[in-house]
This record gives sequence, C-alpha cells and structure tokens, in this order.
Amino acid sequence: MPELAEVDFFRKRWDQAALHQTITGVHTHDAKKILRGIPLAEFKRVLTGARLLHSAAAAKQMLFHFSGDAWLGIHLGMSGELTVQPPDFVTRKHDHLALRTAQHTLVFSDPRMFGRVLFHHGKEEPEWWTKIAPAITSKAFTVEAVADFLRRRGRAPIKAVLLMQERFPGIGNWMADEVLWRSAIHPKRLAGSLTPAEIRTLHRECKNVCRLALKTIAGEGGYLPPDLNAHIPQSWLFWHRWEDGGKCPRTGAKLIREEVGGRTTCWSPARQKLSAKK
DNA sequence: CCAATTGTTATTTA
DNA sequence: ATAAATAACAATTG
Repeated sequence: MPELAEVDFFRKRWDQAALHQTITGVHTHDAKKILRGIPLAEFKRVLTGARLLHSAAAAKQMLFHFSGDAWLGIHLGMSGELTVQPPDFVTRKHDHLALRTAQHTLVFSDPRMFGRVLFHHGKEEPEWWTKIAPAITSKAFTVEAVADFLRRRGRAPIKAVLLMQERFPGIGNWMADEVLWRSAIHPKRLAGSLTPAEIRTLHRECKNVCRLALKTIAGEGGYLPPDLNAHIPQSWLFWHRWEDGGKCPRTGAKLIREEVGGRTTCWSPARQKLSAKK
C-alpha cells in the first residue's frame, strides 16, 4: 500500500507516540526475512535503553534515529504498516517488530513480507538513507532533470518511468496514475515521445501530487488525520481507480484498467490520448 | 486451482 | 554494453 505520503503518515504515528521516549524492550517475531542479515543480538542490545531522538521519511523509506548512534530504517514494502498499541500488547502473526516504551508498543506488521528493516550502528547517517534521490518537492527536482531522464528512458512507457525511484522517489502505482491523469498524458506513451510542454506539465503535476498527498494524507502543516486517506477528496482519481465501472471524476467517462509497464494502470481515455497533444 | 495485490531486485531478453 | 521486460520474492483473498 504505502507510497510517499502514506509512509510519512506511518512514520509520524510512531514519532508522535515515542519521540524522546526510551525503548524498554525489542521483540521480533518470525522476522528472518524482514530483518535479513541484521545481527539480532546487537540489534536488540543497541536499541534497548535507547531514546528516540528524531525521525524522518524520504521516498518510501523511514529513518528513526536513536541515542547510542542507533539508526533504524523501515521500508513497508507492499503491505506493511506501523501502529501504536498499548504497552502490554501481545503481538500477532504478522507483527514482525515491536518496540516497547513506558506508554506504548510500536508495531511493524507486514503480512506479505516484502517490507524490510534496516539497521546501522555508527556516528554518521547510514548510506542507505543518504543515497536516496532528492525529493520531488525539493528545488533539486527540476524540469531539466526530468527531461534528461525521460530522454534516457525514451523507449519505456511513461508509466514505468514514473515508478523509477532514482528519479521519482516515493512515487508508486497510484501516485503515478494520479500524476498522468492530472497531466492528461496516456500511460502507454513512450517517455521519449513527450513534447517539452508535456514534460513541463508532468514535472508540475509530480510536484502537485506529492505536495497535496503529503498535506492530506500525512497532515503536513496541520493535524495528522486519524486514518490513512481520511481527507483525500473525491475529486482525485485515487477513489475511482479500483472500482469496477469507475468513472473519471473530471469527465465522467468510464475509466480503463489495464497492465502497463508490468503494473495495473488506470486512466481516463477521455483525458489521456495516445497521440501527443498539439 | 487461477488471478489479483499501492514494491523492489535479480535475471533474462532485446 | 545498455536498457527494457520479466520473474521472483510471500501471503492472502476473491
């Protein structure tokens, strides 16, 4: 499920519950796949007694920085989520990691197990964090950088290109469809076929979708919503892309759902044409 | 049993 | 050699 803003939503959930608090216990359950390679004894020893100093999210990656030079990373994969539970919470089948504090249990659960826990013990920020591409909402995400990237990936459908994290960090399947729908660009168009005007539109809508998603889902600049998606407007493609017989919220036309670039893709044929807009 | 799933990566193909 | 397509990863649900 989780893309850019949803990842930040989950990160804030843990952050609100545990910032400046001390971890009193670390539990793992059936976690070999998700913790892969992390020495479990050191992981538990370093985190137990550590205080949460700061957290951040970038792309689909979360970073929790603890005292004692401990850095915990979480990637939610396809089906992961973070919850905050009571201190005596008994973990269930798919709860792979649980951190206890005096007042809460922080739980990472992931039924499908595509998620990952990362861990780093050291003074410096871990390289798996620093190597993440500059955010789409940052100044570094320029129209020139997008144009250059599209040129190099010119033979791939634009939908597939938008999912490439090295240039579009945090964009996942639904955000890619949302961007293309707002941009009125057909998902099967080859990246190299976009006109300069279309590339400018695409760049702008990437920024818009990221900004709006962070605001409505992750509560940027305000309250964190009680649930994921609680404040997403009906005017977004988001609510209509999975329902059979779904209608385009702008044109009312029937939406199309088909595999493009290896992923189920939804678009509005009334807005998004195969030939470039002139 | 078959197909589906909002992600990433290794392998294969072009 | 590079980029695109595909398979694989795992579990669950319809």
